[in-house]
Formats: sequence, structure tokens, C-alpha cells
Amino acid sequence: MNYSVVVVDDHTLLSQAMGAMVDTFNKFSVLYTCKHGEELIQKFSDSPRNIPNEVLMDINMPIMNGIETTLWITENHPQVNVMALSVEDTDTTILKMLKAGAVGYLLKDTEKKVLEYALLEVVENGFFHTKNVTNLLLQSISGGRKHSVKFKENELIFMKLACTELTYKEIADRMCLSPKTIDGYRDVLFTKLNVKNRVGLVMYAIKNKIFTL
Amino acid sequence: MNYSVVVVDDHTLLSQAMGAMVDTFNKFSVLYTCKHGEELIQKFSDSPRNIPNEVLMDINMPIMNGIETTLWITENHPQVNVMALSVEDTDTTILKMLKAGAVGYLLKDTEKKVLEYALLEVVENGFFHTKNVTNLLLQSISGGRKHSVKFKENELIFMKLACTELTYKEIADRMCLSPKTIDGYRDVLFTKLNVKNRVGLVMYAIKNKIFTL
DNA sequence: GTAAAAAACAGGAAAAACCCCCATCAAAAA
DNA sequence: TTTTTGATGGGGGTTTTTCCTGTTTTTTAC
Repeated sequence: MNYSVVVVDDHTLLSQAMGAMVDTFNKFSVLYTCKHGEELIQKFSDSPRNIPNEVLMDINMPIMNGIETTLWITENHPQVNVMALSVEDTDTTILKMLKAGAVGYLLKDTEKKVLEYALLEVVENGFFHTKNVTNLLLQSISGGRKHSVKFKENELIFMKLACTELTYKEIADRMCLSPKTIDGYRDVLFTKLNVKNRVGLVMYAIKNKIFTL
Repeated sequence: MNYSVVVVDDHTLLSQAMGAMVDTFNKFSVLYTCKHGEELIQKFSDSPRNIPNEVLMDINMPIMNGIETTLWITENHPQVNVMALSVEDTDTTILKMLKAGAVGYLLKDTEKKVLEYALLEVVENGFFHTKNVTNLLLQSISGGRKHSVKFKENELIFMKLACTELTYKEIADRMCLSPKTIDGYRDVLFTKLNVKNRVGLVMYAIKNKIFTL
């Protein structure tokens, strides 16, 4: 019996290449590939035949990122195993992904054999994590880490717009809100992120991939 | 007859996946994969059997990046065709790569079919470029002045400091200059880079690696 | 329902950023 | 020598940002 896999990555070439690779594995075959979360949800909704055993999920995607998408899958199709696949190994990103329900986390910098082994582990044992991830989890449970900042939807939108050349007034127009409300967003974020001005906000947004170049 | 291809990418999984994909193409087969430029040079030197027809080269690599490696190949093995493969599509990066001797430039966000077509084009015609690249080249030859932007040492220092939370007054202190001089630097850069405010300057500095996170 | 919490909004003041035009001085170009 | 160019710095103004103080409205909890 073959397990079905879906690859989600905004870089078409990478997702297809990854698919070609998975297809060479004995017990796995690729059902299809997606460019982002929205496409995946569409596929899932189209037909039950489109629901795979496992999803290989990239984290950085433009339209609906890996974390949001994973969250949606674990809520709506809990039987589907999500394996995160990323170049990032920042602590917060990994934790977010695991919290969202990913049962595995692989860096793109791993061997083909490891991927195959990981895929098998997931279908057989229900989880696979490299040592790095387990270490991180242990750390995060014991030695209370960095305050993980949580943002509201509007704050995220505002932050992205603050990374452009728009003035706050123009941002207010874009978001259909009063400039004074934008003032409020900014002030809240300044204290929450412990930055002193808009440049600090911009740097935070970029470092934490809230705004992507 | 089969053309041999070598894939160079620091992300093992990606290079192997890309390899698996190339192996599915009719006229191409993968000779081996490398993690960075140094490894490739080693391989080339080991045996003439290790010298392929084409190299699929990632640009961002830790030890010896794609540009340096391409330069080495075109100097020492000009018969080998280098195809650049990158997520970046910043103008300067593409131009640098082409100047280094790459005969093709593909974004990782392309279709499998396009890759196959591009590989064929290169062995048959000697070059392949997407429309974006040709447009860029035309721009850079005729009108595109953007790439010939040269910065003076102080402008570079100022730009880096402008990417921090320092005020212009504080930047002036750091650089031991009058705040009014800083005003001047800023105004010159605004017009030179065609940005409207400090955020625009920051984004430019980051995109062009003047300020590194 | 009502109370509490939050989100949205506002006035005003001070600071910072932005945008002109202009002066000086020295080095390079003519 | 004369002119041009470039780096530096200044005066004075407008706009934007920042930071307070609030109030009103909407959501949420009980």
C-alpha cells in the first residue's frame, strides 16, 4: 500500500522537485502539489480523494503561510499528518509550527534518506523530530523562553503597511480606520515590542518575517 | 545521448530533490550534487569524469557562493554551462550572476517544464533567459540608471545607522558631523534612490544588503 | 440583562522628520 | 586663473511622528 503525500511550497520548481523525489520512495506517492495554503484548502474541499495521508508544508508562503494552513488542517482534517519543511530554524517559528499541529519538522538542509525515514516514522509512529527540535522543546518547557508576542490581525496588517513609504494617514485610509486608531496600534506595538520608533518596528517586522521583502 | 548535470545547493534536500527531478528528464541525468562551491571545485579537480555539461547553481551558499563559483567555472572550464537558480530576483544579483558568466537564470518559482526547456535551450542554443531577465538587461543597458548608483563611504555609514532606532541627531553625534550634514545625506539619498522617507531608505538598504539583519 | 474588557477614536503638544534655499571652503577641472 | 564640483553646515519652515491625556463604541464574560 502506498501513502499519499501533498507538497505545499510557493516555489513551483521546488515543490515539483520535492514531489519527484518523494515519488521515488517505495511506500509514498505524490497526489499533487500546491503553491500556498489557499490552493490546498480549495483542493481539500473539491473532493475527498484530494485528502492525503501526509502534507509536506513549507512555512514561508505569500498568500496563506504554513502556520495558518497547518492550523486549518489540524482543525478540519486531524487525520492528515503535517510535516513542516523550512530553511528557517528560528526557535519561535519551529514552536509555532509544532503548536499549530505539525507532527514533524525538517530543515531543508537534510538528507534524502532522512526525509524518507521521517515520512515513514510519521505514518507509523505519528511523529518525527530531529534532535534539534526535541532539544528546543525541552528548553521551551523548562527554561521559560522569550515572551512569544501575539499579534492581532489588524496589528499584522498595520505592521506590513508600516514597512512601506506610506504615512500613517495613508495607512489609515488603506485600512479604513481613523488615523487616531492607527496611532493606537503603533503605540501598543511600540511598547509590546520594546522599540522606540517606526524604524524599530520595521526591523522587527522584517526579522520576524511579518513583512517579507 | 544524455547531457550530464550537476546540482549545487547548500540545502541538501533541495539539491537532491532537484536532482531527482532532472533525472526524470529525457536527455539529462544528474552526475552528482554539491553543497557549495568548494566541494564543486574539489570534484572538478578530482577527475575529468566529474565535469558535467551543465551546472544548476544556487546563488546563496555559505562557503563559496554562486557568483564566485560561477566565476571560477567560466575561467577554468568555459565549456561548462552554468544555469543560475535562485529565489532572489533583485536586479543586482541577477546582473552579477550573468556578468560572472551564467548562461541562464531561473527563479525557483518556475514550472518543471520550463526548467527542462531551459536546460535544452542552453545545450542547444547556448543560453536561456526568462523575459524578466531580458527586460532587465535592456533596462540596464539603456535607461536603467538604478544599478549604477554609487555610494560614498559616509553615505553607506549613514544608511546603516538609519536602519537603527537612532534619531538623525544621534546619528550625527555618532558620525561626528552636524545634524544639518546628516540632513543633507538623507536628502541626497532620497532623490538618488527615489524614496520618500526613512522607511523607504531602510527597505532599500536591506534589499541591497547595505544593512544586513 | 449588566459589568468588564477591548477596540476605535480624539485633542493637543512636543519631538522628529522632511524640504526648501543658501554660505563656506577646498579640491578638481577648465 | 577661473569655474565647477562636492562636502560641510546653517536658517527657517511644513509635515509627520510620537506621546500624552482622555471618551465613545463594540465585544466579551458572567
